[in-house]
Parts: sequence; C-alpha cells; structure tokens
Amino acid sequence: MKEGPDIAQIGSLIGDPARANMLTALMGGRALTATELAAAAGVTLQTASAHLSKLEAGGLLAQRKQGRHRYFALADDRVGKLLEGIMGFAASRGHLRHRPGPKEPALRKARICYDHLAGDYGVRMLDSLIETGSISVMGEGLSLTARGEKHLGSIGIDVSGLRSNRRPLCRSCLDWSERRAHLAGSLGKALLSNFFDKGWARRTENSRSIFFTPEGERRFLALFPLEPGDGHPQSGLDENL
Amino acid sequence: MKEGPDIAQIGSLIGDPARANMLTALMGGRALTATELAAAAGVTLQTASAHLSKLEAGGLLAQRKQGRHRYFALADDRVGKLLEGIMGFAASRGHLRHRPGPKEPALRKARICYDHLAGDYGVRMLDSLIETGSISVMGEGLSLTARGEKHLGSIGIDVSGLRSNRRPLCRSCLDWSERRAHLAGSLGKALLSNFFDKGWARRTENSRSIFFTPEGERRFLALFPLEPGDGHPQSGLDENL
DNA sequence: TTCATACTTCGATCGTAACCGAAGCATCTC
DNA sequence: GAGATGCTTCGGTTACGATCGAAGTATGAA
Repeated sequence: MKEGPDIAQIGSLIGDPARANMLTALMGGRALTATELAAAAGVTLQTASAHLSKLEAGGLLAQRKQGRHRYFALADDRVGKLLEGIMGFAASRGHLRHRPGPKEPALRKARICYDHLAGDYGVRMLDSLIETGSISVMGEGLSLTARGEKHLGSIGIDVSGLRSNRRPLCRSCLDWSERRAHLAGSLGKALLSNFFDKGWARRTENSRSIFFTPEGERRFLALFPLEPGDGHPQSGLDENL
Repeated sequence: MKEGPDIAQIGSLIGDPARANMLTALMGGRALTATELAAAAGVTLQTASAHLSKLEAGGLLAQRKQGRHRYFALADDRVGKLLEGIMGFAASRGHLRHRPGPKEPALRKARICYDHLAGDYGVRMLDSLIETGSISVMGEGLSLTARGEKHLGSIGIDVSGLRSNRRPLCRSCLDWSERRAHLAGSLGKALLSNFFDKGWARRTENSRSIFFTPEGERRFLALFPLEPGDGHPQSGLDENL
C-alpha cells in the first residue's frame, strides 16, 4: 500500500512517554537544557540525550549551543500546532495522563500554549474581543477590526508592526481544556508578552501554567469584560470537538 | 511534570508501521474488513486483529459487525483531520515513506481525503471557487457566497439541506501533496459525491487515488476554470507550511 | 449437520529500543 | 593548569510489544 507521508515515524517519535514529556515541557515556549528536559521526562541524562537526538533528527526540535549549555526548543510553531492538535484530540477521547492533581486547576485557568495565552483566561480573552467587536469571526477564521486595532493600540500593542510579520496576525487555536478556541498568531503572542512586560502575570517554574498577580488579574478581567450569562459567543468556532 | 493530555498514547498508536498503514488505508473513507486491513498493513490476520483492538480501544476506530464480517472505519472526521494534519507535517519534513512509485502521480493528482477531494484537483477546485467568487476567504476561514450557492445549486448541490447539518459547510484542509488548502466540510463531501453520482470519477481499488474518466475530467475542468498564470489566489491559506 | 469463511484468543518467540553505568569530550571557573 | 559542569558516546542489560502458529469461536452456506 505504501501511500503518502510517513505518519508512523513522527507518531513513534511522539509515542514514547519520555519524549512526549519533553515535548509537552517544551510547549511552554521557552528553550530548555538537556538536563532540564531529562528531569521533565524522568530519565537520566544519557537517555535524554539519545531521545533529543532522535527528536532533532526527526525535525521536531531545534537546538542552540550556548556556552556549555545546549538549549532545545520546538523547531517552529507548526510543531506547537501539531502537538496542541494531538492534545486536543487526546483530551476529547479522555486520554488524560493523570488523576487530576493540585496543579491541574492552575493549568486550566491560564497556561502558555507555545507562545500565547490558553486555558480559561485565553478563551475568555478571545470571547471578550469578539463580543466587544475587536475581532470578527468569519467561518473558521478571525480578523482584527479597525476598532480592535485602536483598542489594542491603546494598551501598547503595535498592530501595524505585527502586520509586517510573515506570521498571520490572528489565528484560532483549539484549547484542550476548554474545548473552545483561544487566540494564537502574532497578536496572541504580542498580548501575552504585553501582560508579562506589565507585570500582570509571569511564568511559573517547571509548569506551563501562568500565574497572575492579584492586580494583574483585576486589570486583565477589566480589560476583557464578558457579558454575564453569555458564555459562548464564538459562533462556529467551538463545534469541532 | 505530568501535565495535560496523554499525547504519548495516541502517538504510539499511530507510531507502529502496521497501524499507520491501516489508518492510512482507512483515510480512503470507506469501511474495510479486518482481512483487508491485514493485507494493507502487510501482516497476518492475528496480528491485525490485535492492532485493531488497540486502535479501537484508543478511540481511533469504530467497528460495525455485519454478518460474519467486521467492518472498521475511522471513528469520526476528527480522526481524519488529525491524520491529515500529521501527514501534512510529515510531508513538510520530507518524511516520505517511499521512493516515488508508479501510484504516486495518480495520488497527487486526485485522491480522497476522508470524504472529500484532495490533491491537485482538490486544490484547483477550491482555487477556482474562490476566483469566481463562489467562496470567499476570511482569515483562515471560508464561507459560501450567495453567488456560490446559486452556482452549485445549478449542478445539483442542495446547499440549504447541507446547512441544516451540524457539520460545518466549508472548511479548509491542508493538502499534504500540494501544501495548500483544499475544500473539506459537508460541502466538500457533497461535491465529491456529486462527481461520483454523475459518473465523472470513481474510487480505485486498494488506493486513495480517484480516477477521472476522460469525459468527467473535461467537465470538471470546465466547471472549475482557473485563470492561467494565476496559481495562488488563496491569500493567507497557504502560509502554514 | 457439515463445511467454509471471518475473526479472536492463546502461547511462545524474537527483535528492537529504552534504559543506565561508565568513560570520554567540551566548555567554563578559578 | 586543575577542577567542575554539561553533555555525548559506548556497551550491555532488560523489558516490552510486534509477530505468527495453532487452536478456538461465531456466522453463513450447502
């Protein structure tokens, strides 16, 4: 039969638990050293080294040498999208890896998805942007309105600068915990960076979850209000789970 | 670390060559028996049976008993989308499973992707629909215009009937061979069925490729004309590889 | 009932890949 | 230079899962 691309190869790359743990850790968006990834995967350094070689040879990872450290990161955002897609599918089938632990709620509330905000807060942000007319929904796609450009400009997002980027401005990304869409693309990245810069939120160690300060949380919720009782303004974006 | 859904489990399901062959064969859209799938995977019936049990337990396959046959199919179109996504990724990394063989050109020209048309012809069809104003592109999404509804109605597609369906009407699907988008969704399915019903094209045995009759090919190309020299009318849809 | 077909289950084999200890190489610090 | 840290390579063990032969079950045909 031998038809089409070899899905078995990348399946087996993702299929090993140690490698899957590494990839999941790297979904946090920042580059990690081999030692950190070994800890994340729960294996020794030698084993991790072998896994990392395979992942790199398979085109999933990129590495950058820096002094005596070797930093690994996802090769590009297509890898992130692929992984989030598989996560969404796995979540929909109930293949959760764990009994819900103490870190689970934080992860569902706000986490990083490659480079943008996901989880309850991520979904809320997109919902609010749509509800207030900053982003319009067209079929499966999203586009920033003139009103939205002004709105985001007022909080310090340089939209025209982002437009010159090759990467799409708005993109929807299916959230595995909420099973609805959140905002990806260069705008999604810029918004999350903005929150970090302002000190509203920060990354947490060893986890994809994002910690909001009380003040940051207050400001975030005020900036992205939601009409009470109207939980699902995203027409056509949440049907695919 | 143990965060999020278990991507390793579904990765390992897809990661075995025999199972990957089975899934690829089932991307053809029709249900196959265990014996047929064993042949497709190149393993004995006992081995195939074990694989099919795992795939079903993992939620990738659904089975239907019919007499003494047991038919297997992809569980739903989300599985198809997941697989096509992985195929697209694998193709972009050059993980082709084979040296290009004799069946390869036919597969690139026209093939079935779960239930709709893919390959060169699939991409052409969407390009033409966009160029003639039947479908409009909005960000990453697609929507059928009033003009398009009339146009397709004239060839026997009942668009209003499709709209009542829960499944989205238009959806773009990334084509692994062309690396551009083709039309999925209920409309994509309806169009391919229409071609089959009219006798323009038919499925081929043991392959995902679609055979067009000379007459059908002529009609198809006439129905979906393309401005010469304008190869890439899809703005924003082909950037993601 | 008898036979054939379609498939599953059992049991055993076998190959591969994950794994780690130990040693080796590279880079930084002092 | 000496020592420490970060990582890779080598070699050998081990465990898991893919595989198939043989036997067992279910459905249909004669």
